[in-house]
Amino acid sequence: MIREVIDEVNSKSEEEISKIIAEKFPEELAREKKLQEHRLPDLENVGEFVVMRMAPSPSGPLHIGHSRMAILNDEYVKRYGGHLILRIEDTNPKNIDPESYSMIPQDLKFLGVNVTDNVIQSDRFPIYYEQARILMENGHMYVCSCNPEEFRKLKLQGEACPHRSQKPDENTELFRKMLSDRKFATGKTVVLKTDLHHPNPSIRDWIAFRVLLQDHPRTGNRYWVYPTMNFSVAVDDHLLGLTHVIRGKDHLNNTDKQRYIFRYNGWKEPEYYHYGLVRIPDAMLHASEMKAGIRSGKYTGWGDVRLPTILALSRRGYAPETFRRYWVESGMREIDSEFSWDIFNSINREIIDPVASRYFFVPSPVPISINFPDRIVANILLHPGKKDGGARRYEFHGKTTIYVTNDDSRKFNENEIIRLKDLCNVIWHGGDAEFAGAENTRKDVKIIHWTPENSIPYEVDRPDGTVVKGLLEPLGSEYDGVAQFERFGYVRMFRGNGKAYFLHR
RNA sequence: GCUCCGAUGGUGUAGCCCGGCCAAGCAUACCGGCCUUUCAAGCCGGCGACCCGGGUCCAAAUCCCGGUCGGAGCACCA
Repeated sequence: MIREVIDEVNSKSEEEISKIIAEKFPEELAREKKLQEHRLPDLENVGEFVVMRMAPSPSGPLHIGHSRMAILNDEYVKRYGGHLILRIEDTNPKNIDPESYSMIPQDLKFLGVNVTDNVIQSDRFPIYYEQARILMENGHMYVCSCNPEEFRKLKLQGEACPHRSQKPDENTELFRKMLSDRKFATGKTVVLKTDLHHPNPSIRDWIAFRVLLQDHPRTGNRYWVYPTMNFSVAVDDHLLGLTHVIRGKDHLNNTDKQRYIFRYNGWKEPEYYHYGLVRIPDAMLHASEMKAGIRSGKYTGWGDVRLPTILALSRRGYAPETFRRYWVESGMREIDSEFSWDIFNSINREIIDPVASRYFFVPSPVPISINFPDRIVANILLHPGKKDGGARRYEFHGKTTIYVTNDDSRKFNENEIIRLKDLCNVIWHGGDAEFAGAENTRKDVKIIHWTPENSIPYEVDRPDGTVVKGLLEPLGSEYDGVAQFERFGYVRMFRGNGKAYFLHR
């Protein structure tokens, strides 16, 4: 019976089916097509609220890549309510730039990320030690004094190191001595027992604490037994009550490692999500490299417009909302992808265009002499979409000089009429511009922009490191904010400093 | 090599879990047109994709198997 109906339906053409539906089930057609919006998928197992975290290492300020994890976490906490913890992971003193402790919160603030709690791991050594003791007492950890090569070799072969069989009492005693005696501790590690036959060697008995004799910017020489990231992360994720963890898929293996600690302690695991890696073209993302460049004077600082830091990007005029929309649109799937400056810029343009004042900036200026027979006034809107939004006003009379770009001037043909935007027409004769009326009569002429005689020298720094020199119309000098230099692109101007940063076209 | 992921137009994505509203939507880029005293914005139109091969099924982008390609990890970094 069912079979017959199916066969019957399948035997009909699309049109026939549509017709039948239209006749018998009109309400089906009325159903609207799903509104296309970019919305992040819902999280699994959400209770009353969520607790999420961002866990950057303090090796420098945040850059465009970091903004993804910040936005994603923030979006979900905003959706479900709850806590968003900023946890600074500074358990490797070799990899710390002290400035980061204050720069990271500033970057997050700029991005509009609402941090509700702050945690710094270097405040929590006693907690990690205590958790280690518990695991040791339950036989899940041991103190190891193998040298690195030895330990590695055994691991690779899936064999136990001689210390693995130590009794819990021996381990806790050794650990106690490690904590109180630097010298004794040196060369020893604390290892978490996992599975010596785990197919992935890195997951077999992994190191949870190592001894580093280097001073820590925050704790000095008070501690020398440092937890590794996988240990402190697992402990903190539990103790801080994390319900959902979102991070890059480069942490996939780390998640497996951390799960052992949850299992041993009978802790409830958070829901894990791993988003794919993003390649960001034309961006130098390594904090150490940036830092070296700053030290050597190659870059002016973390806010150098050639860098992809949040600081630099904000100085160039990117809106916080741009980051948010871009990453929400990118979603949270595990596929790797390539960052698109085109799309990023287009989102930004949509946000800033309505509020960007227009100015004339003439790169590589060429002077042109014009004789105005009558007084003429240029009244140029600050924004073409806002008739009441104010205007720039310039007056001309008699013989005067104006400037146009070198590029434009080279394209003039003999006897051609050129429109100087919002000012007048000129006719090009033997290298001179002759006034040809102020009325806007012809539509099919070239329209170019210009600046008046008293324009000011001005520069635009581009993110590729090049500098464009030119002239800015005088009324632009006091502007502060994102502007559009007509026919040039959007820039971020700063009041009275004689230069702007290029944003995008 | 081993372990684990993944594969939709040039790019970013929606759809995949729960097969039929998908001859695949949106955005961006590009091309054309309109509008415009900016090469911006806006409006209209166009181009363009389910990695390959099998299987299951009345029906596969969606489920299964194999292949190919790509990525991540294989640290006393985070």
